[in-house]
Amino acid sequence: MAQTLPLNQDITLSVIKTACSSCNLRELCLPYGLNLEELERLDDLVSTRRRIKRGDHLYRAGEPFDAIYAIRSGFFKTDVLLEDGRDQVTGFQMAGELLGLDGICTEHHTCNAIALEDSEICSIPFNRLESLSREIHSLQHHFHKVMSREIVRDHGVMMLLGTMRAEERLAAFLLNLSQRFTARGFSHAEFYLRMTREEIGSYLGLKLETVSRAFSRFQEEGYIAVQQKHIRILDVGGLKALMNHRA
Amino acid sequence: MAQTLPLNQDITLSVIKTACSSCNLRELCLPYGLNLEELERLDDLVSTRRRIKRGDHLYRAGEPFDAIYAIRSGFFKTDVLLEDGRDQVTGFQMAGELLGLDGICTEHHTCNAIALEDSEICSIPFNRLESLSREIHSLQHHFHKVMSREIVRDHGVMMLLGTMRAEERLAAFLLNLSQRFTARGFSHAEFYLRMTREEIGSYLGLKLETVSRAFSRFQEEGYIAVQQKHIRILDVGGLKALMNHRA
DNA sequence: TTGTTGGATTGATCCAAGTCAACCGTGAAA
DNA sequence: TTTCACGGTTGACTTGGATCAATCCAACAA
Repeated sequence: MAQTLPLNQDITLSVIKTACSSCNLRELCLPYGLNLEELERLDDLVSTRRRIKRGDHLYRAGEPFDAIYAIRSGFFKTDVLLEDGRDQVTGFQMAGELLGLDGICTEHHTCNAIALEDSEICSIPFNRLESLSREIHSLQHHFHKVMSREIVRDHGVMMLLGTMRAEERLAAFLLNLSQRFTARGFSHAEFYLRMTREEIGSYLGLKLETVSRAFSRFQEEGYIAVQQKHIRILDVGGLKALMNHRA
Repeated sequence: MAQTLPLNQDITLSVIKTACSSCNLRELCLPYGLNLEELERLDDLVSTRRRIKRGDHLYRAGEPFDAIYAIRSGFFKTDVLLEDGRDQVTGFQMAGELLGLDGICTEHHTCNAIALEDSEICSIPFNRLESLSREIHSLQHHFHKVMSREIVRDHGVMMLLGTMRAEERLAAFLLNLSQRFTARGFSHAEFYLRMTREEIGSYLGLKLETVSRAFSRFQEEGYIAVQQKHIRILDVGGLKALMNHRA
């Protein structure tokens, strides 16, 4: 079975026979807005599906780029590494989101993508995506929107890193996760974090101790209940208020 | 003349008759990699050119999006605004760079683009760009690269904001400007900053006083010579070293 | 020539977050 | 069952950059 094969670079011919046309993520993912016939053409293209085990790399910085990846299930982080050893998590990605867009410009991946839980991805050869999107207007347009959305998301993170204080950053982070879980039909108020305090800190430009203290503060204030990675949001309004007041 | 007309939203029929095919920025800008015939088709599309005076908006957050803009000459900043009044500069753009990519995903601009000096831009209607790039493969591919490059750039800024200390950020900023001026045929060692200390600070997640102090430090160390907005880089190596050492 | 104004510099002080360190809890391995 | 390891929490202390404030400087208008 796919899970037991040596992983990472090996293209494990997958037993998952899901197609875009029957995928329940199609409204979130690349197929958004396509009609049935177009969906089937996209299915042809997205032939390879692969399992990535928790902790394994989907790709590494520097590897040649030739496909983008849609997350079918699971949870990923991406990070960039500086020469001097410093690194930073640039994002957390969940089902229906795309990975690998950063590789287009240099034809090499510029970050690492690592599974934070056992995951399944759909591999989309980029040159074939380009040729199909020359034929299917709505696919082309949606792909542009997805890239643009990534740019806007990054601007949001820049804002967060540049102007917010520690507790605001964490509040923004939790609200963002909550909202994305909601969009996937999960509870908006209760979820498991897939990442460590250190990874959250890296993403938010904070040290893990600061993240931990902020969680404790939120709990004291009654905004959330934390038990390790299990989070329950008790007072969305409280978290939001925390972000908007220029304290 | 175009300069004296009321600005901003008015589409000032331009006297600039430059076409992509004769533009000396074509190797940096969208036309990169196109052959002559393709260039001419792009010319048709990029019909409107406009002057934007220093301090004026090219577009504002919230306005409907229908075109992207290539900077023909001049210098811009983009910034995003939070409800509570905080804002952050998300980038500085110079000749040959594109503005407006953030607007694709929502069909509304998500940031403000403001000229930092009198500038000229080429307006590229987005739906026509999409249809032309369905016909011209290399245009399509290059456009994807440009969007991807923007994502990678943003990751770099996230890195900077998340892991670097004040002086490292400023060093990185100066080196980046220097490198972009070089790519445009200007001196890598001597240039005028178009933005204030406050705008630099906003971009780098620092207060203007901190930026100013860092400039003074760099001068004391002999890395640069600063006089107001005029910068001379005296020791590139020194600046680079400053960035790489986990001090 | 003299204000005036906006940006830049510099100094003194403060505080949010980093650092260092001890300790706890949970789950896996022995 | 104990041990170990890793992630998380908490406390004490330090510090880099923010804040507050004075002053400087260049460009421009009166």
